[in-house]
Amino acid sequence: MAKPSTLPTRERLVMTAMDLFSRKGYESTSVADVLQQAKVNSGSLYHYFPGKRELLLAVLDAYQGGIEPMLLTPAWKGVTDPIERVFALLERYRAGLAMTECSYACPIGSLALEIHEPDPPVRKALARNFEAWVRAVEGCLDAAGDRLPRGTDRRGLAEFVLTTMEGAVMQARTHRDIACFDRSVAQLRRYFDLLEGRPPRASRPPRPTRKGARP
Amino acid sequence: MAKPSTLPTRERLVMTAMDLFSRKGYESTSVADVLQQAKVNSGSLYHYFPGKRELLLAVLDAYQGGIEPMLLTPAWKGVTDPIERVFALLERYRAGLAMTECSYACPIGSLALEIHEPDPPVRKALARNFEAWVRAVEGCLDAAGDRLPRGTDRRGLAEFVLTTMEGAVMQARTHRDIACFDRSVAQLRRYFDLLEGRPPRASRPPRPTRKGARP
DNA sequence: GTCTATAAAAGGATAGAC
DNA sequence: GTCTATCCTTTTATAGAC
Repeated sequence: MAKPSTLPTRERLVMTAMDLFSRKGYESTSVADVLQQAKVNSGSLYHYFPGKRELLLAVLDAYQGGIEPMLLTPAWKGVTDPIERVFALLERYRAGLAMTECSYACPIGSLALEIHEPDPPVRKALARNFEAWVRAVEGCLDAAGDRLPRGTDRRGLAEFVLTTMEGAVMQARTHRDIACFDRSVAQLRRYFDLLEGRPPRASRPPRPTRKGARP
Repeated sequence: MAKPSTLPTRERLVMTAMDLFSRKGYESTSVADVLQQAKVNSGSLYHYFPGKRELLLAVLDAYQGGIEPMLLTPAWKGVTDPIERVFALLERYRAGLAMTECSYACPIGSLALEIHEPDPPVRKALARNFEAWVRAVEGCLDAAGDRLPRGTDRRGLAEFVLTTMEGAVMQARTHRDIACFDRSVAQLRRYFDLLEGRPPRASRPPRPTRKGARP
């Protein structure tokens, strides 16, 4: 996530906007904020982009392009089991929460709920991001072969993994409690175990963790 | 959701803000928007609230107070089976999507991701909303008694229902396709069925529905 | 409690020299 | 492609009469 000032202007703008949109939200980030942090002048930004909205589109494209190299590749390093890969992916989001005292949110999910204008190009760019993510998970499920019951709706199950990630991040962020994230992921795990016909794991309910729990 | 102009000023402001914040988002709604739609003058709003943020707090309190009478009571009318009640609740959100061509979003979830300032009072008001919702579902799970396996983490499972709702609404909204919502809910249903030890339902994957499918 | 008018700042975007 | 200066609109909030 380093964004050395040595990057070409346009990319510096996009990187900076990614950072600010994800930390402050789209509406709450002013063009001036982006300009200042990217150390770029107004004229340059408007040379590359007609306006803030098109900068957003570039940001969404950048996220999509980053899924493989920035998310999947590191998440799956050393993980070969296809179902473990699903949970390794979720683990990356957990790390995002852990590193930020649970103020992290999935940037795509946040934008998906923040953007209220119809604006089909923006909406479609968001949808493409979700779709790429879901397809990656679907690939894992396909690779899991007959470990999942015959006739399993793999696409639906892959979407459900995204659903779980988004909902779990949302609650963990809202409660500022990573145990929320863990509990939802544990439920998803149980679901997978049941689908695979595995016996229950640790049967004890993850105890009602309170924020700074004792060490 | 009728908000007759006959309501007292303060409540008219809160109702109007609920509507606008949910349809346009918090940042994208200006105080002037609220004033205009509520037919209230600037001086009156600032008589009741120090500022927009406190109006938001009032809105969040109103949502919380509305959970029982506006959400649970209608959702559970004529539904007695505790687990069916869980899905009847989800059905209400589906209706929200269906009525709005999938532009609906859970107002609490949207605010939870849109608000990026730390602002603990706002965060806590959001958390209370989630908590009340989760507790209602947890009540259903408790009522389901031994239909769920011994040792089931009912709190975690109730949170997982919220996770599913939020994630499913987010995707349906983004793709403008209610089938997304249905697929995630179908996965949750399958999870419950497995927990209850029921045989699989309709084993056919809900086919990859495309928006306006043929009639 | 409500009204009108207005302040004061921040917002997105543009102009035109270099 | 980049720079500075600036325009115009919207925004939140206040003042003070009624």
